[in-house]
Amino acid sequence: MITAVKGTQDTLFPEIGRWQRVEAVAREVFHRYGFTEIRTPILEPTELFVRGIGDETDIVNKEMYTFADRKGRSVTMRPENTAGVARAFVEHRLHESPLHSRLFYMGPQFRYERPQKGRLRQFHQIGAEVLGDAAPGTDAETIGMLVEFLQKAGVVGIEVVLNSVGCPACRPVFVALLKDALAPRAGELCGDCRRRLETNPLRVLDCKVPSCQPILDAAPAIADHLCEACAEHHAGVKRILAGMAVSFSERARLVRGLDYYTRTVFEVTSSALGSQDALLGGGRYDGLLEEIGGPAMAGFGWALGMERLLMVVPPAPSGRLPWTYAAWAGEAAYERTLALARHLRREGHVVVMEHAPRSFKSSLKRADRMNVKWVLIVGEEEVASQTYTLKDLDTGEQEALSEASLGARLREKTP
RNA sequence: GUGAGCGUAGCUCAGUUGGCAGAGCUCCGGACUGUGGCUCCGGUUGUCGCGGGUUCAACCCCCGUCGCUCACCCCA
Repeated sequence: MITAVKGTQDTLFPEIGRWQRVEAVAREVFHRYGFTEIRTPILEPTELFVRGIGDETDIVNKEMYTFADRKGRSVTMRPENTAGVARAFVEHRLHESPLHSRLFYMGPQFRYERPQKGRLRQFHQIGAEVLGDAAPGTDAETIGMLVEFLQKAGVVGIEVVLNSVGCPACRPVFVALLKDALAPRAGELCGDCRRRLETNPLRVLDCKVPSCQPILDAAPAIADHLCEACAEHHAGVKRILAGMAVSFSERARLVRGLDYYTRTVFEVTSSALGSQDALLGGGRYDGLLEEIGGPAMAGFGWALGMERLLMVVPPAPSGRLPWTYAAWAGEAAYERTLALARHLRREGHVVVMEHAPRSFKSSLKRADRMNVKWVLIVGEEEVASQTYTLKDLDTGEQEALSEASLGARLREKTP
């Protein structure tokens, strides 16, 4: 048997309905904030991610779906979408178009990892990016939009955590300070931390090993060591968020895994998710556009994991589909049923019929299993009398209706 | 990449000390020849993940391998 590629999934009705509802809510909310949709290619030059995300990050080091095309060029299935959006922004000179400075996207992303709960090789993200506005209000408004979206999607029990990772001016100063502060107790840290202390000291703060916690809690907080401009920005973001009544908490040890972040970083987590509890992450990336050959323009954005979001969105309501199954028996009835179905569909109703002959018993059984609400029964008697039997599968009640009155009756009965 | 737990019918699973592969649900048919669900009766369904080994005999023990799941790492 041929099976789906490891870490990929098929999404079927009715589960697909939950995706479509979430996507519709996202489009509606983002639209009201003046965001327009962008669809970038799944395949991008590998170089884009190496330069954008950073060649020292885990994503680029070991998680990319990278291969050579037929001409030997290295291409990569996008592991995230911010770099692709930034590339498109630069390529199409969108910095000259104020209309295109607020963009959102939704689509599949790929990372070559061992799948587990809440983590797939093909996963899906919804994200938003604001390009070219460096002011703290951008961070706050975009987070506010996100929270509005999550609330409308029905998500409960989430927490927004916020931090600042500084900029190229103040971060190296803090990193040196952090290394000095941790050095005396380095022997007490776990092996990973001792290694990261050399390769990427900021990531030490993110360690989850219990024995490391007291040491890291005592370490200096980057928010206390920002340069004047970064400190002012950070204070501005918090002030405006508070003014918008968006609740958040600060987490001094929040850092993120992509190199392009500057200043604001944030996450939304949910305790309902299990081990992979990050529902969403984002932040400011003021150096990214320039890094990939564009203008020196600011950027801010976030991306949420669709599969993880769906784990905390209430399930779809159960109950019968407001559809009609047209059951028929006999040649004359078949012709009549085709016409009735056409008529009802033109009036906006969902009508499904099957074309191979079967008994009414079998038809009723299939309609029941299909979970539809109504069955339209068309047999010899109905053809002769020109009145058709409409059966409600919830109540079992039947009524005789003319072709002209069927559509209106269905509309009345639709919940 | 590392570790652990699982792979038996379409689904959920049982399978004794190594001795004829099972149950429930589903599906198909009938009771009810034009009516689903509930009930009753009957029936279909297997590469026991795959390959090798041990044995008179392997779903069961051993080795390898693939897949799924969870966790680590990291992240959405």
